Amino acid sequence: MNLQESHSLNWDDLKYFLAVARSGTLRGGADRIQVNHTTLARRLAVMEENVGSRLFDRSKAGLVLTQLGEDLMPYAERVEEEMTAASRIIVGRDALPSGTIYLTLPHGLAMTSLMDDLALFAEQYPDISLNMRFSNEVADLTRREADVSLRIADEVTQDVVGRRLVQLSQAAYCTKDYAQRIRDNGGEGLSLIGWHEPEGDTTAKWVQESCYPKALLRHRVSDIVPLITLAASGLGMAYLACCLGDRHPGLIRAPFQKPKPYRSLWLLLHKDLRNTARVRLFVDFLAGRVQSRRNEFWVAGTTG
Amino acid sequence: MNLQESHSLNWDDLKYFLAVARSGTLRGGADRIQVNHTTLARRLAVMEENVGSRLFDRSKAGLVLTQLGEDLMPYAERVEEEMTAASRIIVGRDALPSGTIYLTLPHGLAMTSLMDDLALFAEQYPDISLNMRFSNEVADLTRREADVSLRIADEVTQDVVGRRLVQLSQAAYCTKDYAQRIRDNGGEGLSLIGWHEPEGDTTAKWVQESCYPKALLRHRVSDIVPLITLAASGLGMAYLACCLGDRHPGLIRAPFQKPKPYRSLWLLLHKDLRNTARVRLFVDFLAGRVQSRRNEFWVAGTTG
DNA sequence: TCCGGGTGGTTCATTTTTGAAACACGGTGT
DNA sequence: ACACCGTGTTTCAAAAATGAACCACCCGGA
Repeated sequence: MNLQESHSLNWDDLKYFLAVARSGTLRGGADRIQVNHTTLARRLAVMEENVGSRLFDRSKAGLVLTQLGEDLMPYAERVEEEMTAASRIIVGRDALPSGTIYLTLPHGLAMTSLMDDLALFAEQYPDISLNMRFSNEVADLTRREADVSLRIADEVTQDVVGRRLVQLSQAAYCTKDYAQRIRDNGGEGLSLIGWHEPEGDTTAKWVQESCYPKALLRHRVSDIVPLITLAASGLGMAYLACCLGDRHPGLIRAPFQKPKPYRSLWLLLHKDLRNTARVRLFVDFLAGRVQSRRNEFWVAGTTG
Repeated sequence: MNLQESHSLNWDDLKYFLAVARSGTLRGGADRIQVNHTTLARRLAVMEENVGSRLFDRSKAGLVLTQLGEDLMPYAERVEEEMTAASRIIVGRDALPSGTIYLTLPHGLAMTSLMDDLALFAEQYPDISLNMRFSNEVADLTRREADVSLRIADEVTQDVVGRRLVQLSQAAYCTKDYAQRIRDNGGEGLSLIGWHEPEGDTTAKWVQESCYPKALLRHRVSDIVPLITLAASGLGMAYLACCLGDRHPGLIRAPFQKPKPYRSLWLLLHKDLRNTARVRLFVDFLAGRVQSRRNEFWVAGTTG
């Protein structure tokens, strides 16, 4: 099979050919496939040029298929049948809904109740698979690295459809034992586990603005998981989103504080996929679940 | 069958889909179908957008078909098969060569030896039909009123491929009897049959410049056929292209003259069809025949 | 005869598509 | 470590395609 032979034609021009063949006029054909009649005339002319022969005789009665036009008609019709069948595959796959949703989310969310939501979704919609990737790197939706991305951020700047599900609260968490050492003295003698601050700094702006301005920034980690586990080991206090800290069985909120506003939970998807049934279903499902439990994310008493 | 369903996709995008599926990379696919790789990437992206789902997973190993991509593959392949088969019809029809050539030519040429040429062509190429329309109106090749047009003109201005076959000579013709009256006196007492000159004018610029400046422009016709038949009836002298006058059994060249340069015989075709085998064959055939008999059109003794 | 509707065609501004050049990245070989 | 190659992506200018407005023509009905 020589690709060049079949590729000399624009396959899409068959739509125009069929439309004219069935209607007998340029305007009728244009209405049929909802393009401008000029476009139809031009596309047909280009097709006739590529074929090197006329496909229609122009007469007062309209456009009548030439012998070649008639010879090509069954091929065009069969192409149309294949495309229609293919479209059924596409629509059917979309409408059930079924298929795979590629989801990316940061590590921290793996320890939130959102996981329960994902499991429930998968249970309710067994024809939809969730392909989940946990990564703190921002997934590039425009590169189609994922269909849906959950992110914790102040705001989003990427060319995506963003939906802020809820704003989060954060608080300092420690073990029950560590909490016995805490007095209402601004954090005197306490240790904080930090997050990327320059090594050597014993405080930071956010520490000064916290309920424990005297606490020392004595440790640093680069991931949420060790931040939680080290705090649960008694190393010090860790500032965590409440939806994380409140769920950990070995941590309590440190005394003498009020929760503070933190970033928001965003659900992002590429605009190309927003009309896909399964994606839409997933988005609505998750948003509803988060909304019904919003006080788990933005807790009572949170003040600026 | 709902046309909208099959029409939501650009059928031509299947070429791009198939190319990537078979090569596994964007650049490989682009080389395969000879488009720029950026074009391929974009067309694929558009197709994925229209489908509403990814057709390829992007990995280090390249682009791998998703399940949907695999599901669509056989449909795409069958469309390709149909298009290949259709192309064989087109190429085969072109290459034989066969089909119809739509030819338009002025009335006067119906009485030239060119008719013998057309008959010979049709005899030698029985698979090619000649659809001939005689008309003095200029056929609009850009409107595809004809594939090929023969014209007698000084030059052509239409956006067509023009090929001048030969320049013509013209001379005054009359009956043998009428010739008995002719003296070498500049046409004194002779009648000329004219062609569209204003009624009432007894002479014209071309008469003054002819070999019979004293002849009177006494009659007018609006077509070549009556011009010839009236001259052959003895009404007077008629200026005709030599390829016409010399062939008429009832006419001779009037005495005391030299043939003069006349217009040229042009063969015109729309540039879109110049590579069509049968048109090319016809053009070359006719040009060759005319060339081999060129002294029938530009006769000996023709002077400016 | 005139008018309205439907036809195909022309022109022009706008939008879309394409190709080329440049870039970034990862893998391989020296 | 560096250079090279093949990959996909970005940017921009040029080319192509599209749609809208308008026109000319033909036909049928009043």
